[in-house]
Amino acid sequence: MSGGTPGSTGAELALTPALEDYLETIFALVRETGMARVRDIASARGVKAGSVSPALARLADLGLVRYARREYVSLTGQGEAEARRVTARHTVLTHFFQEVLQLPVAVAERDACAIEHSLSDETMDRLVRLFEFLRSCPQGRDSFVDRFHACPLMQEDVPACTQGCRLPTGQSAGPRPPAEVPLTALFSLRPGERGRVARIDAKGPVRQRLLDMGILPDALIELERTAPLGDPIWIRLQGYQLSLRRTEAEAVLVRPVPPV
Amino acid sequence: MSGGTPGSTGAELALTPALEDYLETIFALVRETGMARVRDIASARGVKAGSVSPALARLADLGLVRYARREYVSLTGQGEAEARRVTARHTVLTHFFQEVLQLPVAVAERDACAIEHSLSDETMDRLVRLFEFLRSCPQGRDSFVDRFHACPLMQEDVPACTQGCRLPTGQSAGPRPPAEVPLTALFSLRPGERGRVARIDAKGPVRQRLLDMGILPDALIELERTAPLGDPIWIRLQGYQLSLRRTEAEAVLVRPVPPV
DNA sequence: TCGCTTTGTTAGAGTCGCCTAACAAGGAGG
DNA sequence: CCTCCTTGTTAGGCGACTCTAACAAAGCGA
Repeated sequence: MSGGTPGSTGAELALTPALEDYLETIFALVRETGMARVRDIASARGVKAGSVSPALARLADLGLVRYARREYVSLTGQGEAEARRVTARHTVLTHFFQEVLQLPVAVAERDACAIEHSLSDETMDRLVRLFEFLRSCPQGRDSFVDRFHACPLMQEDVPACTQGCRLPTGQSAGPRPPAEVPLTALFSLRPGERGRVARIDAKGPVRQRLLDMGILPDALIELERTAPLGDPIWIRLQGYQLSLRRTEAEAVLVRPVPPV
Repeated sequence: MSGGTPGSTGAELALTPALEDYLETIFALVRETGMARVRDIASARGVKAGSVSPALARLADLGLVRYARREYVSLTGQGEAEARRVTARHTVLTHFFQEVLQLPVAVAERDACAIEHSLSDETMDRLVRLFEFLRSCPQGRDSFVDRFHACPLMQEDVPACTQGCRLPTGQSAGPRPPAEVPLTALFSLRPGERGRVARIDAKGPVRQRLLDMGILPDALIELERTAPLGDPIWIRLQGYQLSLRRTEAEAVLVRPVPPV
């Protein structure tokens, strides 16, 4: 195996997501229990046994598994390499979701499974670089991940990170003055004025609704007009008009942008 | 529209990825060119016109588009909301790929399209928080993104970030001594010794191959044995045995782990 | 008015992945 | 030996998505 075509990343092999999942499952089963039977593969993947057989036949055709009918399944050298590749992607994504984004294991696993087959090599590579950075740079780990996690933005309930994150770590009053355009509520713009979204001070459904509407950091919003009592306000976003309730609009903090 | 069931994130609507793509495409077409015709939708999505008609019929059934045969297509209120939701996800992902991971536009777009339909709301929310952090915290932006990008790890050719990233920014000799286990080459472990992967000092195909094999940051590796001349070396990773060529093994830097 | 071009629709077929249900192959026990 | 149970295979279907190719509806020019 160590003598095969050097530099091949196995990219010429076009596996469907489902087949990659089967490989990954077999790899994990063999590692954990020593063997992979049709039954175990089916229950691990949450499908019926009847779906597994034809998939194994296809993998055998591709030379990735050894598949003697009615016997345990095992990976060929090429199959193991492919399985390792997929597993590596899964691992990277799971770690990113859990350690950087602080998502619960279940969500991290689910999302990793959902996207591990479709990301490009470049993207995976950059994600790995991010880890190398976070894990190997003493300043890195302590300055970014920890700071991000300590930032009020990550504590669901606390909406007060306007001037930068104060940290237990020293150097809080560094040589760098904030010197930024102050944040104002979207709500307090005048009709015709514009601003870029800087933060969304809401949680749960309201936050989700705002995000779903496309109110994302750095989005350019123009306030069109407000109703007499200021309750529904109309904004323009990406060329489209949108109406917001006051409670929603209050949660949106923007940096005013000078008119054209 | 602003009076409808409050707090609904539209989650009960089960759209297939393809249908979401159609919505997104229509939304963009209407925004950019003022109208959406079957032909334009087809070419924007890279499919034939014959595939578009039935999809539009299904979207019309769901009440998401107005679809008078042989006329321009337009989104209903609900359809526009849904389109905005999908577009928002696309935007967040594209920005993350471009601005944090520094991927070229084409790759960022491709990957965003590929995964925008499958990530959970929680994950998207955390990604947005990451942006809020990076954009709103003066220390944040300057300390993390810039430092990450300036880090030699991000410059393909420079493999020399062993002791932390030196930066043009001040505070390089901070109050925090590295005080870490020094990095050693995987190669210089003795048989039976173990280490955790800290960095991979390779680029291009070699790097990709190592990543594909599951040699990722933080992975636990045990060196099993080396060939007489030290050229192929055998390691154990995740319970599996693996053989590496010397040139590959030299690129892997680990932090030795005390034996059990 | 006739025909041509552009545009959109419909029908038929193919792929992929899953399901259910019927069937086959062994092992264990009476 | 026969039966029951577990396990795996095969066949037939279904839903989602796509394609091609034939067909229909307009607009446009001569």
